[in-house]
Amino acid sequence: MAPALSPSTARVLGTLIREGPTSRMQLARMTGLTPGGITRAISPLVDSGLVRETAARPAGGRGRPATALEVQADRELQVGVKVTATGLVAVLCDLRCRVLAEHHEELRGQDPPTVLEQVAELVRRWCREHPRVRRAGLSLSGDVDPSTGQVGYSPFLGWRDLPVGRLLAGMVDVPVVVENDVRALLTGEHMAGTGAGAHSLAMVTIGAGIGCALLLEGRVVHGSHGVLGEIGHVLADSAGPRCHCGNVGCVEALAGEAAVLEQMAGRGHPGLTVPEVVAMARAGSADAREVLAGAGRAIGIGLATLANLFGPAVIVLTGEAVGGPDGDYDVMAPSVREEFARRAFGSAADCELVLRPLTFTDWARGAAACAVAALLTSRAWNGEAAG
Amino acid sequence: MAPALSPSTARVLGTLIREGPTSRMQLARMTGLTPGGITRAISPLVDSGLVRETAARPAGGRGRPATALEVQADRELQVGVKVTATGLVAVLCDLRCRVLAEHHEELRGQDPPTVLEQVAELVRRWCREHPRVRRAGLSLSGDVDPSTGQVGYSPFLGWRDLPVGRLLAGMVDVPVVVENDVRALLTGEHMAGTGAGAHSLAMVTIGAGIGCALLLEGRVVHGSHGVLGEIGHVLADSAGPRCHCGNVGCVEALAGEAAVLEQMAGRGHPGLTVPEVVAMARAGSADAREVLAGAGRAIGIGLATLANLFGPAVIVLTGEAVGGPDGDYDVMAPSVREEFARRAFGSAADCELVLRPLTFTDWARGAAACAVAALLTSRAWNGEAAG
DNA sequence: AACAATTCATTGACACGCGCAAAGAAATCA
DNA sequence: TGATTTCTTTGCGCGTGTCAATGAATTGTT
Repeated sequence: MAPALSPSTARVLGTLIREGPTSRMQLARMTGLTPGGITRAISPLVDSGLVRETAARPAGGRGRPATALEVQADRELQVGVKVTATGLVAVLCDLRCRVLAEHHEELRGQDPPTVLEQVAELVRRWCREHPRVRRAGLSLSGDVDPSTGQVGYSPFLGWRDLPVGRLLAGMVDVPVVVENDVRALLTGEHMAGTGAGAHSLAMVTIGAGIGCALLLEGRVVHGSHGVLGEIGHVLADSAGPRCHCGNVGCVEALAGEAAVLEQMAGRGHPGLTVPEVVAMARAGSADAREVLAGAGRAIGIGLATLANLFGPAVIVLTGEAVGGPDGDYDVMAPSVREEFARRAFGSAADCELVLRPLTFTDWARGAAACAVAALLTSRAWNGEAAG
Repeated sequence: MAPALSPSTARVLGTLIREGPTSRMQLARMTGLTPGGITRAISPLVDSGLVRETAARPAGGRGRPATALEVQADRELQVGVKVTATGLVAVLCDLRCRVLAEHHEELRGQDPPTVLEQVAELVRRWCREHPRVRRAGLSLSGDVDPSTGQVGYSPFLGWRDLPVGRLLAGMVDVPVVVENDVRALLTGEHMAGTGAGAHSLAMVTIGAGIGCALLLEGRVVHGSHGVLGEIGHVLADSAGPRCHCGNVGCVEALAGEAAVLEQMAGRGHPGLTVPEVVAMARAGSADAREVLAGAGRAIGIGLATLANLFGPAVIVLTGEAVGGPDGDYDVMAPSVREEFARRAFGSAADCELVLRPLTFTDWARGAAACAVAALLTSRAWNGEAAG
């Protein structure tokens, strides 16, 4: 494949991707390299046309004005695919992780060959239609080792100990990375989103389960036992209901999808879905509001715990019921924020809390972002040498 | 100072310090370097006498037997000093962080000049008596930035925004590092202790406050806002007592020193100290046992939360009341372990829990370990260039 | 208008760190 | 004694990045 970027080149390119147009001197300051090093580092990128100079900005001060460098993001494209229990979401992204095209489809089956063939067809088709596709990323929930592409266990699909990366790499013509879905979402956020380039960042997703991924000191962290960020089983209420994990009062038992629907059923509203509950709350239903507020408080405790233990600069919370930034769907948000502020200790409360609705596109974009990240960290592509 | 170790040399030396006598081939496997690289990396160390070959072991298999390399740990010594609210604890350590000498003294005052002069005198004296002292480490509780030696805020001493590293470096003849006390303890543990070389490791200290430090993917992590590991304010009991932080049911409000003594007072045993409570429990006092068991359960919840969120390989728990490894002081230990096992989710329960009594020596040794760690990471020594 | 001052950018020389691969060394086994 | 195996060293070379000197483009000054 591409002749593996040198450390400096990767650092500079990563900075350009995250920060947008930047002058050489700024890059030198940001990356800690010398100006000469910058020129050297970008020279292969400029030669290949991946990076170009934009018009020199007039500059206010004295001296020679700086000329900005900009990634020609559309020169190399990525396909990102997120696999859920029932379907695929795929996006075509440029290097700066902007979405150029989007595609949803149902799974034809859940067994690995069927799913992987379906993914491969999609990747191959986009590779044909867009010759600039260079990499692909695949994300799915469960225990994934991105360095080997091995899937340990994926509960939704029922897969176990499967070399997904190697298999898929053999079916398409571009290198492939496989990642856990929440970590992929986090990677996307860190590459191009609210938390772009943040020193530390946490991502929490509320859905059927509660997911969490962490980035510390610029790196996405992986737990020793494959378990990490099990925020769903943090204690939120000692007198709370029993959780499927056997304990009492877990965040998930109070705020998970099942918990919310169960509480609604207990109040005489059986057979709903989460979006319906949210709609009811917006329409003024006291039951729906109370249930979602209770869930929000539990989540707030979980987030505060996360903030107290990690001190991230930003926590991004996503989920169907979470609500948008400006009140459009703000059903849970106030109670989340209130409880978070109450239980965050000291300067952990300075942690920025970003709430946003969950879109399938973002999940898939995260997978594409992992492909870009793998390019920048010269991590192993599946099946290939460690480049 | 010493001409800064190359990355490989530092890696190899670090491995030798942590693992003890090791052959070149083993080192190559452990560090990922080639055998040739190992020979090159250690050659300056062998030349300087810091590393020596030990007698070749007979070796069971065929082929040329491996000759082990060993750090001559007593060739370079470190002074480690821990400052508490009322006193200093200092140790003299060798490169493998073995304690050669120990010293306690009272503080003559709490103002920075007095304390730093007292620390400097101690360091200077040991430098005179032992010409091989090469580095010094200082640890104190509070918000410390080890990269600059700046102390943001130290509640026990009442210091605020003080360039402790630079000041102390100007008073002694060896380079100095300053660290937060719990992170220093963790560093010591990772350098030479139960968690030596662990991929991920957490340290929790129970005392007047509850402290916590984390090591992930081989690196001690620092929070964005200086706050990290505030495990003391994790929710342990929704119906619990009010904590000084304003919340209800924090671990610290149930298991902190003040909380334990208060509960004992409430049961008609006022004016005790923690060691006295432990002694009472060992002597069979039901009150003491129940109070300590309750504290243990709260701590167990805190540790389980930590394990769920981080998935560390090992958690080390220390404190006066915690108890030793084999029941000598096992008062809290059973309830800690029981509650931990209950609330640790999935494979987070595989996390090894090490309980051990707290010794002042270990604190100071941690400070010395930070000095060794700084040597290995070629981090900036205070006041000096980033070497 | 010419020149200084300032800031940005490039270039060549240099060093060093490390992988690669071949050779050398020290043991066991036949 | 020689073949085999395993550990260790050495010579070679490339890639990478710093350093310092030079060049380029602008603003400010006399």
